[in-house]
Amino acid sequence: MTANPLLLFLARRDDLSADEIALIETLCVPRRQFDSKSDIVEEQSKPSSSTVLLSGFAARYTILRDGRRQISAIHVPGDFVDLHSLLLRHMDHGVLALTDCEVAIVPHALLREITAERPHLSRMLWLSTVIDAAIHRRWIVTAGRLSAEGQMAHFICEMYRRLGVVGYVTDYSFRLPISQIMLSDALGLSAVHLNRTLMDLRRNGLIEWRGAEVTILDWDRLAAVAQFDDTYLSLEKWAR
Amino acid sequence: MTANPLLLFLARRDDLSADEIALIETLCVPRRQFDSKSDIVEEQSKPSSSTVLLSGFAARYTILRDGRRQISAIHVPGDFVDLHSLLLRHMDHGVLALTDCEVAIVPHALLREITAERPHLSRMLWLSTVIDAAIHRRWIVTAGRLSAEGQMAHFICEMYRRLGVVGYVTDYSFRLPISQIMLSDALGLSAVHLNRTLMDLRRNGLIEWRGAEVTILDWDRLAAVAQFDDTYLSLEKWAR
DNA sequence: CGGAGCGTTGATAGAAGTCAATTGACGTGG
DNA sequence: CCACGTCAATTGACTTCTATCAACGCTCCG
Repeated sequence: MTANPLLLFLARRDDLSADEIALIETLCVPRRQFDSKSDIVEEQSKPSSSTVLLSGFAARYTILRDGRRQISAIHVPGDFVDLHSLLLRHMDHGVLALTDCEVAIVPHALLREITAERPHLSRMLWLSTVIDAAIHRRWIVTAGRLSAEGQMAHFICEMYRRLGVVGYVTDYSFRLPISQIMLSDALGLSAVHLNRTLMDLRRNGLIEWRGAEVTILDWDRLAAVAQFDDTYLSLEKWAR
Repeated sequence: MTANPLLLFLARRDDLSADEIALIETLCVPRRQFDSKSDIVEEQSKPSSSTVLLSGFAARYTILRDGRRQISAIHVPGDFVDLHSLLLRHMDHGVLALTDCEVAIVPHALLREITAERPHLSRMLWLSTVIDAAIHRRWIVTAGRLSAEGQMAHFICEMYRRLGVVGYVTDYSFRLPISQIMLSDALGLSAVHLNRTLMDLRRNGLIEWRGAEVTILDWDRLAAVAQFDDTYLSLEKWAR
């Protein structure tokens, strides 16, 4: 069995005790599969458990009354996708499987116990929601102030870093099985314009993207277009 | 002295014990004033305390390398503005006073003690960061999929609700001392376009906005333009 | 074989940005 | 007391970016 990606996500940010590691492994035992395009969590539901994404890609989305859709987060293996439902209960958005996914189901009762008995581990879980929020802020910045090209470049840089943490990157290549329609909903662009933007990035020799396989050909220029700075991902390890 | 707005913010979401109330009051004793337009927290700094906004308005902002600015959050009294720095340390954005502000300074050491000894209060603090994140997500949705008019309307609806929680709303009126330049940086629009959008909302009889005084003239139509739904603010009270 | 879904391209419309200038309120210094 | 500078709000003219509508090719799969 490969390493638990949630462990990789957390251990990248702080050391975990043997106890904590064992407990997280236990949390991740009850598992469930979701098919591509199925709902992992439904909008308006009140889940009594949270889900850890172990393999595959997922997205949080909101459907507006006029039918438009906006994706507010893309999740990769190791993400504690809807941990916040422990505290919010009422889901203000849905979670969609972008590919076939394997997730762990962690009952809220169990998470509550952790908050009562394991301060450090609780902070690490809190951390994961706080990193989510930092990513959200970054998306607000890129959506508000970057061109479509900048936004697209930023998204690729972010995925490169986040997937790197959980071991899904080789050199400058990684799988990103997300359709252009989903991407356009994530970046708040039309599908047509997103496609043209992507073509530009390719024509300019910044990336290659064939099927689901992305290769960053020129990191420096891509990061420059994106004005990318990974501080917000909080990738350093220290006692949290 | 008026009620502590942080207490109002939290007590709206769950009952607090007398102990917890007393502790929060204690946290809010060390105070500091900031002048309008001064930095409450600097970008790239590593604070060893977090700040609660007790009066005034503040904004989290990012300056891009090309000089553009994007505001990723507006804070009102009762907001635990940079609580996340407890876990992230490295600030990926700055916090700016939009008006004269009074804040409480809460040392991280003290917050850590709370996470070790007071599970329920810890969850309430965690909650405040998680509501922040929900607001971020909503901003992503409005920025991505609403027109300038929809975005502006949504922002006003949100402020109405959030200010209502801490007692800053009378009927459909409230003070919103935020310049159009700041507003445009928050919504990711140009100042000129924001002004025109605002004029439209006024012309259509949805709002009145004179000086810093905002009045919602037609909540139903405003909320319809904004496609507003306050679920994301998690305003119900239950045992968290 | 024939959809269905996705990616791609062209043409056109519409939304928002940029540049420039004006107004009014306010504070300060001569 | 008035001239002047500053800052926020406002408006006009023009440009640029992005959305929309439409069509077509490709691949996969029943």
